[in-house]
Amino acid sequence: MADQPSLKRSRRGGGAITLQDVASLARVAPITVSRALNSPVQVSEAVRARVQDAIDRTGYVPNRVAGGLASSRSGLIAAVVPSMVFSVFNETIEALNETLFDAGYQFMLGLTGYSQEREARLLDAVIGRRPDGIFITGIMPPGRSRSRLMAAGIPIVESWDLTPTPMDMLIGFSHQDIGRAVAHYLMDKGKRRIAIVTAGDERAQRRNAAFMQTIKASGLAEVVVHNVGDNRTLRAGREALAALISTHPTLDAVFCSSDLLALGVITEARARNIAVPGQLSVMGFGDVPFVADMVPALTTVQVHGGEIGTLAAQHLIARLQGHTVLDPIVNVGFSIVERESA
Amino acid sequence: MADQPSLKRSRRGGGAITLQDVASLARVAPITVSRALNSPVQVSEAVRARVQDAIDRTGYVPNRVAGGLASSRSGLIAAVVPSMVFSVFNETIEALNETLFDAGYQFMLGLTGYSQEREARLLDAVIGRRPDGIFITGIMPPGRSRSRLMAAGIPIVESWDLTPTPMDMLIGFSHQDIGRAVAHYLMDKGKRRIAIVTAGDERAQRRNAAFMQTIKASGLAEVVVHNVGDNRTLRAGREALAALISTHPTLDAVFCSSDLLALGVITEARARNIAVPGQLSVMGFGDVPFVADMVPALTTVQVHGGEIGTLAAQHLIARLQGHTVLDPIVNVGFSIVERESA
DNA sequence: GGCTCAAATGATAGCGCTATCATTGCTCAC
DNA sequence: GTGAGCAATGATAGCGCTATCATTTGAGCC
Repeated sequence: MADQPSLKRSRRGGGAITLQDVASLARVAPITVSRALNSPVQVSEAVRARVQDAIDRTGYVPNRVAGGLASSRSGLIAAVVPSMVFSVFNETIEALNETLFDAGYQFMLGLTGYSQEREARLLDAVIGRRPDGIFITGIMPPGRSRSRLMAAGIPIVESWDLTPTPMDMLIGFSHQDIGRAVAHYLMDKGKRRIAIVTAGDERAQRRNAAFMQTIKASGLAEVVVHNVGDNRTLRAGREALAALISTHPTLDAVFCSSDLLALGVITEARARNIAVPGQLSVMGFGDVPFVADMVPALTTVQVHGGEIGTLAAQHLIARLQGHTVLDPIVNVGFSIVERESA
Repeated sequence: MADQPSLKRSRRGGGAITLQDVASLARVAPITVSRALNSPVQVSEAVRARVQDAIDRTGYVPNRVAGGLASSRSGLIAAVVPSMVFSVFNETIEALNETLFDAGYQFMLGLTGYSQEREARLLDAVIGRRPDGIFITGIMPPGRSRSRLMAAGIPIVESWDLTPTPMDMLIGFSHQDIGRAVAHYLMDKGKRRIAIVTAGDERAQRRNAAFMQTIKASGLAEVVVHNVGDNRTLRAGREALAALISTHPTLDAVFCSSDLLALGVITEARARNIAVPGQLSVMGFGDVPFVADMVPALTTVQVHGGEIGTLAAQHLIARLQGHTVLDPIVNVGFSIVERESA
């Protein structure tokens, strides 16, 4: 059906249909096809129809790589995330993707696996693609990566944290505030012998530090910390409680750095017939979708991941459309969702 | 520090450092810089050092968009996935990403949100980027999308399913076999009044059909089906059991289309003091990491998601390196992991 | 010394698109 | 009726890189 003009093809290229093919079939100049596609208002009804017809007959799909090179707009947005498996970031990524896709952008995913070295390599790979925007989970610490990123002159959104000096834009919340708020919440409930079960990442450490400081300032016993490192699993949560109980049998509350760890703690508590929240209060972090419906329902810190994604996308799009972003730093806050476990 | 040669820049381009800049600083031809970067063995030690020095001084990052256009190798692999939030696909994606990244490929993510219309638009966007390979969760049904994909001539891996007629390569397992195997497993345990709690997707329906047929063939009572549609949440699982129990109080087993639904069923059972597995056996699907450590530990169908990702990446890479892939269709199988819930 | 041959480097010409600057017709006011 | 002004289309020249072919250099050999 597609009776393509049999132009001779050069040695290179895959022999795919190009804009040039469509143009000759529609008997217009290539640039007119380009316009019919990218700014249809500039093209007359009649020509537009002829071009569309040629496109349909050839099955032409514009080559965005070539377009990107010519216009220096790649239409790609890069997202740099530590992990995807049971990650609290997934909602953010989905929201980000949704908003960006509807605006015509495509999504490039980079997984760092919580590793510094990998992150550095990843960033160079990302910059090399000349994305129109970059989304980063967390804040880029000073260093070579940060410098290169800023030198690249690409709009960037950092997220999930707060700092007065972001590279560019920032949508996040304060981990310190969370630590303090949870501490007060637990103390107000009358808890006195409190432990932390935490992963090793830096943001969690900042929540913990604020938490411990607040507890200490109130004259309570020192907070016991159990660090599971990179082992962010339910099993690690169970083992953590087992270890804590053996050394501190009178514990009455545990603050976990993730909902999954909290679930582990609750599971172990149940296995040992420790009543939650009767004997032991457990708090999580993240409010991933399903913890609301477990028994006992998890009391946790909700962090508005979807909102971060949507806002990040909107900021990026605004910037790409040449608007000035008036509020480059947004604090989306958090809330403590009181359910049953604490 | 970076004393760049002040070449005059044309009106276009971002004024970023180009390979040309590096070349003049290193006093070699541009093509030599390209070689120093892409096939260092072809360049003498001395020149390579001079080029490297120029790169360091300028902070040059190669423009992969331009490179991609010139070489018709974009270095991008697209992955098309329905969802990320608590998705059983995440392990596959991570494994895929890991293997590909190490081979120098970057990862482009497309989320379809289980929607046909979105998927079609997404695929055009994907093809337009001329990725070197495409990974698809599931099998592409015949239709416009499938035709365009095949016409694009890009290596493709379909996955998570089996068919004798994939577009190109396929790494998956048989949903029918799973349905049958689970039916036998449950019947062998002496279960007689069995229900299904399922999401609406087509693959789940195929597991269910085989499951029901097997049960029926054994002369047992008809299987009761509760369909939660797109509502793949723990809450939906709870509500499903509640609904099922009210109409079929003597149920003794439930097969769920996902681990999360199974968790919901177990949760509701506990809330109603129904013993699992004493009174009610519950089976999931997916074996997402944490269900092994819950109480009761979930008996479920394990599907080797990581293996699918790794194999898919290897097949793609082999193909891209010009090797012939000898086994374009791989059945990675599945296993029923017997734990406590059934 | 003259020759072969491989290794190292360079010149040239695109990849498929779009930015930019023409050009071509028109309409319309006066 | 003529020049201003605008809408529609086209010609040209790259975007920054690499494929391809060409040239230079020098080692090795008889």
